[in-house]
Amino acid sequence: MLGNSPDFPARLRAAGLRPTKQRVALARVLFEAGHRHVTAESLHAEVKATRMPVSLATVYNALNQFRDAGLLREVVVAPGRSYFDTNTGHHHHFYVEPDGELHDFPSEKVTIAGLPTPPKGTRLARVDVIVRVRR
Amino acid sequence: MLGNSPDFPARLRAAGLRPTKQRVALARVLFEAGHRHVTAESLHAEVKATRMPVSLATVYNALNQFRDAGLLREVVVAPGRSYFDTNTGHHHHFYVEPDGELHDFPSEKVTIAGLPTPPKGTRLARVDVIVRVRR
DNA sequence: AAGCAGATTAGAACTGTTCTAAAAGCTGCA
DNA sequence: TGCAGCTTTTAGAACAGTTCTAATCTGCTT
Ligand SMILES: [Mn+2]
Ligand SMILES: [Mn+2]
Ligand SMILES: [Zn+2]
Ligand SMILES: [Zn+2]
Repeated sequence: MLGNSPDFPARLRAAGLRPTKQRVALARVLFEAGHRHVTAESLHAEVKATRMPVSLATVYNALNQFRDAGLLREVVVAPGRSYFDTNTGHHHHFYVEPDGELHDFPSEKVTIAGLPTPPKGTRLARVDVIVRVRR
Repeated sequence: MLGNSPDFPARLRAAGLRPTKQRVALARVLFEAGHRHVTAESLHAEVKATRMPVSLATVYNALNQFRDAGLLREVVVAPGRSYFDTNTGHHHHFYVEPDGELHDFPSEKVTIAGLPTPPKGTRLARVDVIVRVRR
């Protein structure tokens, strides 16, 4: 799969971003395993654990740049904290309320019928379905 | 409609909250017209415009208490800011991206079929559909 | 190797929200 | 009505997540 190539410098260049040490280390953590949902803090902790020095500001910069480049998608499910999602395809989320865990589910199996037409002067951007569950 | 009675002191008492001047003024602004979507800041500005002195802390306290009492529901659609919704029935939202406007649409017309079963050990709490639109 | 645009960084700043602790307001009862 | 005891309000401090600043550093081009 081309889009999943482990050549992170090349993927970053293709996205218009210089493959710096920090960005490559962040991309590795984000994209080398399966799909992930991270927060800035959790990603910062993970990358620091690989002994690559990265500041929190750089993590925020990179997350915003990766999102703007379409490598990540931002998910807002709870007040005060953004999640970043390495799964950029069509899908929806389970949100486990007390713990803050996010789990994907494919949008293929879900049918949403009867959505009203967008308000006058607007065009549809995306439909997010959040299934909130509790333990 | 009993639940829509304009006797705000009585409605607050029924919710287990003392009908103080501030809470009655907030309830009036929130509930006397049709359904509303407010932020703490917008509600604070509106109530102060009625010449009732209220601190922002009291607005936050009241919004959280009203929500806990089931008079309001909290809606999270954008990072860094909570909306409070006077419509506590089943419904979903249009979110107009650049301006931050929220509009209801009834859930009756929308059919969501094929939702996967919640992860092991969890029970369904609510399904939120957010239709994001742009100008 | 030099030059330069772009990236990183520590820390300050900012925004939305909650907390603290003191003052004020209600309520029930003498 | 007066008072006690609890609840509520409040200003401002504190806090959490995020962005900004401006100095330093790095990676790419020549
Ligand atoms: Mn952002
Ligand atoms: Mn809250
Ligand atoms: Zn996801
Ligand atoms: Zn609504």
